Amino acid sequence: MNARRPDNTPPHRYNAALAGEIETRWQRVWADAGTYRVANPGETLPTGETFDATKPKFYCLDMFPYPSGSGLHVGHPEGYTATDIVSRYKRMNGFNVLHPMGFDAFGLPAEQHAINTGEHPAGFTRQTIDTFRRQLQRFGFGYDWSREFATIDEDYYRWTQWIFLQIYNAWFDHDAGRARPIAELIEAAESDPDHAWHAMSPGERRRFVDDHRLAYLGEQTVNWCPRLGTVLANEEVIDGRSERGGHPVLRKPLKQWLFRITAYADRLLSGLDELDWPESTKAQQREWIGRSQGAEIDFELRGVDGLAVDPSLRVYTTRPDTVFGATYMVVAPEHPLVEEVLRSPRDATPNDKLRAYVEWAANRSDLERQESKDKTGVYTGVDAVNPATGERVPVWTSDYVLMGYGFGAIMAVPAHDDRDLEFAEKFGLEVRQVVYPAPLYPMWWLGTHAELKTLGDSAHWRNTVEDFMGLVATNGVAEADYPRALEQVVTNRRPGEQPGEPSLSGRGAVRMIWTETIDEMKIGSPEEFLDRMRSPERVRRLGEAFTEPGRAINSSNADVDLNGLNTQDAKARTIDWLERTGLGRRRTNYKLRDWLFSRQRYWGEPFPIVFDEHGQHHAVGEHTLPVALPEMTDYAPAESDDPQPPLGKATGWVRLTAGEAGVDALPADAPVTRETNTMPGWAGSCWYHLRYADRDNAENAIGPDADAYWLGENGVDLYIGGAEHAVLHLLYARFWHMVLYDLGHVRSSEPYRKLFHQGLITSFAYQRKDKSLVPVDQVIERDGGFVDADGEPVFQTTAKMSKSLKNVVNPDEIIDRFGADTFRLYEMYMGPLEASKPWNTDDTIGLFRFLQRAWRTLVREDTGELSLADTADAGTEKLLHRTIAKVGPDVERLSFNTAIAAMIEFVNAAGKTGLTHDQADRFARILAPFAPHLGEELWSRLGHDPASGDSIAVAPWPNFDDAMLVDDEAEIPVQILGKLRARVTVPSDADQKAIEAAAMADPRVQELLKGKTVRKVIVVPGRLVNIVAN
RNA sequence: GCGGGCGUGGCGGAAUUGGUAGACGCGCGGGAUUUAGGUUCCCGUGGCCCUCGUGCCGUGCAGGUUCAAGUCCUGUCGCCCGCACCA
Repeated sequence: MNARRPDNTPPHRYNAALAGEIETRWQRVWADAGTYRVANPGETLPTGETFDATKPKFYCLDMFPYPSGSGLHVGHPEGYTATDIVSRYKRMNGFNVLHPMGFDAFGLPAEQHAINTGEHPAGFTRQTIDTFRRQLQRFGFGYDWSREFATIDEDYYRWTQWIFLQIYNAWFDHDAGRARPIAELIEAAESDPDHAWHAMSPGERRRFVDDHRLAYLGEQTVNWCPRLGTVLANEEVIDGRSERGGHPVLRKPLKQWLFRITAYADRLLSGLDELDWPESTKAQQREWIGRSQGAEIDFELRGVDGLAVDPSLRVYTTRPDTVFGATYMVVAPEHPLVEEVLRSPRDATPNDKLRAYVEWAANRSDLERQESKDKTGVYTGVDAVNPATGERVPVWTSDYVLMGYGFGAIMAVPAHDDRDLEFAEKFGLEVRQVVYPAPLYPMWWLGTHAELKTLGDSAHWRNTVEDFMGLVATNGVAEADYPRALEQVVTNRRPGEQPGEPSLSGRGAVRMIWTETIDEMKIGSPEEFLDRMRSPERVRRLGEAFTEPGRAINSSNADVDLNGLNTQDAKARTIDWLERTGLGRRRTNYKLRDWLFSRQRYWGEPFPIVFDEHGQHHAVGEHTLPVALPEMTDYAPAESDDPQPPLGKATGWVRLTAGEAGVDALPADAPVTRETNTMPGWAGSCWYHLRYADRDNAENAIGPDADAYWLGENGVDLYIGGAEHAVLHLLYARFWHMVLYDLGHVRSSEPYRKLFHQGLITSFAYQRKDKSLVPVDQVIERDGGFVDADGEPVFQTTAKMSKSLKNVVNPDEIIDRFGADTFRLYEMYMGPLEASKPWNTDDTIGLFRFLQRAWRTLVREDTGELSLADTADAGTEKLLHRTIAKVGPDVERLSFNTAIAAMIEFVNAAGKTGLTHDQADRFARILAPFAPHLGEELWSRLGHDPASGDSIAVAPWPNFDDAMLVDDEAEIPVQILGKLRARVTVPSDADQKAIEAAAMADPRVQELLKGKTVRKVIVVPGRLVNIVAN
């Protein structure tokens, strides 16, 4: 009874079923034929193809995915399609293209799965990788899969460990500005007869060397949760408890591996200038590195007799010019001075309060500090002497000063720093202004000059002040000439004389100052004015702390005089004075900290490090790499007061002999224990761009030939991935790459020459008036608008895709409905690659229709036979040249949406005229990078055999003829006074005169010009004519 | 607060150097085809007007420069992203 309804769809229409058939068929052919394999220098591929050294190279890299259990997201193929299009385009343009893919596979989700199930994380991870690979392959990306690897492969992470050892065995030579092997440090010390090395004990020598290593063991305060047995990130700690489970979290100092990335701060900063990266990303990296210039200053301490502390307190400041305004000091609660004050029992010191504060601050997480920025703090009982004023100032402690930056101590200048002012006001500390706003400075200067008092009535001095200000502001009078300028305006305004119009005033800033400071302040007498101008308190009334550059005031002592200097000069003079007197010196500081590289986890790369019986660390012998992860059954962290990484439980793995570990410095039978921390998730992604170029090299991480060719001097040619990696991954990878460069392992000083971030793909979402979001399945369309389930109106907006909003799009589903080619085209057509844009499944149909139309133009839907025109339509031929001329450059600048729009236009036109074999052949080639399956299908139907090397993937990019881009005639718009009034058609090679004549001859133009005088005619050849007439 | 960026039809967006604003797609309207429709084809589609004219208005808002401004300048409003007590 299942009466099948007849279907009127032609049998050979390009629909989902046909697209699916085409796509799987060509994917198989490409895999079998090795279409996308590329040879390394000197290599011959199984196909017999040899490396062609005459071709230029193009290395096109995606940020490899972390294969999560939930599979591919629509965001993944966005960047991957972009690189795929560029790769295919470059290959067709004669480049050897390296376009690889792999998997970033160590990480917490797999470890959590192992803890929950007892299953080894490797098994779970391999499954997710297989799923990801299968999903990726459905898109027809032209990756060279023979180069695929995952960071968890032993053949890969042995080299990750090897690179760690290179870093461990290197030091940073600040004179040379680069890393060098640690052996050269020892050599240099030994060959220098004056070096302290010669007087050192073996232990001291060891410490000297270890203190220079680029990878070193150091102490860092971490969030330790004893109950969970793990270290937590700041984001995972809320109100001193773990986000999961609500267990107490302590801040605990812990010995961990650190990388001396700070040594590279300047190079990481200056290297950015040479890179073709998004400005925002460069800005983020600069901000993260946080270079600032200023001075360190020593403040002599008072009230520390009997304490084992330095006699002076060193601070860092970017505003040394404000030292005269330093009225108190603040040290971080973790500062050694505080520790020492607490240790020494001293009468008359309210130590209890200090101790309570320090303990409270110690257990306050960074997150809490961020939430509440209310200033807290206590007086330490110690004072210091301001070296500029000689005045005694109190030393406070507060957690708004961070131990990790500068010296963990500041001089507080409340008049010129918002935070210091807030603190000073809360605790009643003195505020002293030492910088005056530059535009107001002449008024302040005036205020200090008593001549004004001799002036008569208020109108008179007002005009005098205004004239003086005008003179200074408009004529740029130098400070040295202020007395003369004052004299000039005073002598022009004798008492009793009628005040006329102010001669030089009334403009710009001067007028503003006048109304704000005199009229609005309602100052009655010259005396009152002078008092106000002299009093820096006036400026504070205008705003808060004055933090901008200005002119120094109140800043002189017997040794140095800053008064009147602008901030820049005042800084320089202060530093000169500090250096002359030995009170301080110029200093550059960075926010960048050394990189904490240890994790108390199982599922990461083990360190190639063992400890001897004395707790000294040793590198394992390189020939013993990889240090493979041991098999375990229990991955759960132990509940304890001290961090015990899961690997600690693998006692058979942890304990071995020096001989087994390849440590030559110890007797072969000496017992050693392995480092049980593992490397963080970033490790594997720091150098994967190198391994793709030489995956199977068993001798090197990357061989010199592969490096010289694929990376060369400039590294990766195009790197596309998400902006969320703007700082960490991209900074860490640059650091590793720079070390490898310094040690001679790669030729490129930077890994990624050109970087691009694809925008986030969002989804439409619906929002109530109160901004709450409604899941899409609860939204009903009504009366041309939208309402939620209760009938409350909601408005369309965009939001990140999320399970709770039920607006997540599954790529597999879209491919099932339309095919991978449509999916690829849709994502590239949504808008600019870098823009964040909302997914709208309804829009995909447009791209599907485009492919359908392209298909129908060349293939008969009823018979499936090729359908070609015998002769080329002239207009279509011309349009084809234009389309080719548009698509190429658009691909180069990653403007895929406009390239696709051009191809749609072409197909819309070509559908009407048909295409010849030759035209179809060229069109298929420009389509292929975007829709490779349909491209290959058309290509094969046009007589090529992709299975035997004649794939469209390696076909040459078609040429276009410049002569075909211009029409014989051009339609030129004619404007009158900038408004479009007519169009005239002229030969496209018409000169200005001819175009003008044609425009003037147009009947409509003549009519509109009747009774008007033509003042000017602007002719932009080929563009427009604009007639100025009135 | 600091840094980066963005405001163009009902929606996504185009306009590479100041030179015809709205390419292209969706949606919508009309028509065709049809053994009913979804994923076919063709035409139309920024707003306004009892004036239908190659008429007026129009790129967040207000000014300015220019023969000419989405584009440049000044101010202002709104939104997004990143960082955030870094002295």
